Amino acid sequence: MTTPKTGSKRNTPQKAAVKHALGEAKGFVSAQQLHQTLKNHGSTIGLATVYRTLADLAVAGEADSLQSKDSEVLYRACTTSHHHHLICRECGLTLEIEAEKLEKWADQVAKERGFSQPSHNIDIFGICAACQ
Amino acid sequence: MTTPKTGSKRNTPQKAAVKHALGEAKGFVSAQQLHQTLKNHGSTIGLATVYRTLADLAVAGEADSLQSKDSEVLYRACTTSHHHHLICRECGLTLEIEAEKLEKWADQVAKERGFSQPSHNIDIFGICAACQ
DNA sequence: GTCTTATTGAGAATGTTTGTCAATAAGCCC
DNA sequence: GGGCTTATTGACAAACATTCTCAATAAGAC
Ligand SMILES: [Zn+2]
Ligand SMILES: [Zn+2]
Ligand SMILES: [Zn+2]
Ligand SMILES: [Zn+2]
Repeated sequence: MTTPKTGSKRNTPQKAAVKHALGEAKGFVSAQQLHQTLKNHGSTIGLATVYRTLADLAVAGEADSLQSKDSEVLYRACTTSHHHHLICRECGLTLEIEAEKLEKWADQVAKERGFSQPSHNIDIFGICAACQ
Repeated sequence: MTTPKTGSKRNTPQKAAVKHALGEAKGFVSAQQLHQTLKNHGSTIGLATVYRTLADLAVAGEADSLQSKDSEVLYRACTTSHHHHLICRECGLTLEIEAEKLEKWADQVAKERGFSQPSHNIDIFGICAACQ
């Protein structure tokens, strides 16, 4: 039996471009927005590729994803592992929040009620100082 | 100046049907699901009407809404005012969670960072005892 | 360079949600 | 009860984000 060669990932300029553009963005951005930005910078990247790359980044833990009010998925480059966000409803400015107590509380609540494999969605919104 | 007659709401069998069907549902359901259920019970209600009624209920605070993973909005009948949910990823079973400390913590975090008009999204997911 | 095959991009297809608009019927006054 | 006003309805058509399809391309290995 030979070692299967399937499942390998390839490095392409498109993926690098998406990664870079996501890093430049200030807050959460949608795939459509990122695609526009890339095209404005001269890239000919396809929309589907942006979607695919962002989804991959989210799975790999290199990006955080979030559902906006108008039914679109927003992405943001993230370095640290597990954390939450404080997001400005006006300008999209995003601050990372860490709360060890909160994590424990959420898992605790799930266990108390007999739920296994706990996970949670926690986001805080508001209007940032600059946007008041 | 006469009392304006605009803006009044009318009670229709369709609204009552949606309200009732939402009350019967065990956990969170989508507008499409609810529409199917209603049709299965013999109703000829239109899909748009289900969407409109659910949106109204959510605004009026009579229903809680939530974004599912597959980009659809889920609704649930709710009685008490502000609370959060513990939701089974398998069967949709939903328990209501109250945590006064949590509310204060979220608002506190926002204020500390200079954010006004704080709000938050907090949901806990897991696999319920029956679904293990 | 050659070969294999993951990846790309253009467009079609999907699925949810919203808009349009003529027809209907709630609430109200008589 | 019989009419009037207009909010509401339902069938259908957009609008919208996202996924799928597939021939063409190019990354990585030898
Ligand atoms: Zn701001
Ligand atoms: Zn957490
Ligand atoms: Zn369950
Ligand atoms: Zn709360």
